[in-house]
Amino acid sequence: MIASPDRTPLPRSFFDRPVLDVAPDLLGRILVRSTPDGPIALRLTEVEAYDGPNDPGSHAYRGQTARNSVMFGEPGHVYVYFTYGMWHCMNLVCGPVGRASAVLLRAGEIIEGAELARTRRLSARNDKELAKGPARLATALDVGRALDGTDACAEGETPLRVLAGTPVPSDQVCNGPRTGVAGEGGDGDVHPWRFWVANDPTVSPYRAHVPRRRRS
DNA sequence: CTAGTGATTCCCT
DNA sequence: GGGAATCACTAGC
Repeated sequence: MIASPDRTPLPRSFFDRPVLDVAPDLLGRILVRSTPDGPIALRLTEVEAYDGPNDPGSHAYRGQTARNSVMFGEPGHVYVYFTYGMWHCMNLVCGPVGRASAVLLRAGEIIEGAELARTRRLSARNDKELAKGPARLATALDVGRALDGTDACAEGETPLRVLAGTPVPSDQVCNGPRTGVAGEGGDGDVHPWRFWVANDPTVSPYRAHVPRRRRS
């Protein structure tokens, strides 16, 4: 039989660890988004690690700016960025303070509040696609820049929280090159810092980085 | 199935 | 100025 998921909130100490320890440990955990219309709960199935100023793929690589300042703060807070002129993506900041490491939440399975997620993801052909991809995940959960800096480990009311859920055994955790990051997936010299649940239908397809040509 | 491209805005150089 | 941690849609095999 399957044990029911643990609804205990993850403490800040969970996030106050090296990002490469936290990222795979987040798979199977439950992200709860409290909206005025009700909660939306998502079981995490795919994440990516970004290791602060030492990582050319990280937004923190060139130091602290107005946009990325949350990454330099306390672990357990949410970093939300706006990208490609249209989309938002969300991360969870990891420890220690000042390292500016974070985990990008790339995909998950909606396990509660799917009817709310569907109203924001009208192009999804089925429920597996509701949060299949980082911008889709943020859209389904109604996460935008307004939630940048939210403390997911706060006491009491908070729009975002992470519950213990059911951790995925390490033999079911896959890893590989990160998606859409320049320099990754080419030949050998990569950061295999994308983690996902083996054979899970909500995991997004891998796409190598594509350099875009200039418009006329 | 894969490959190519337009959308659209913010941030940093 | 120009790229960006993406998505949706199209064409073609």
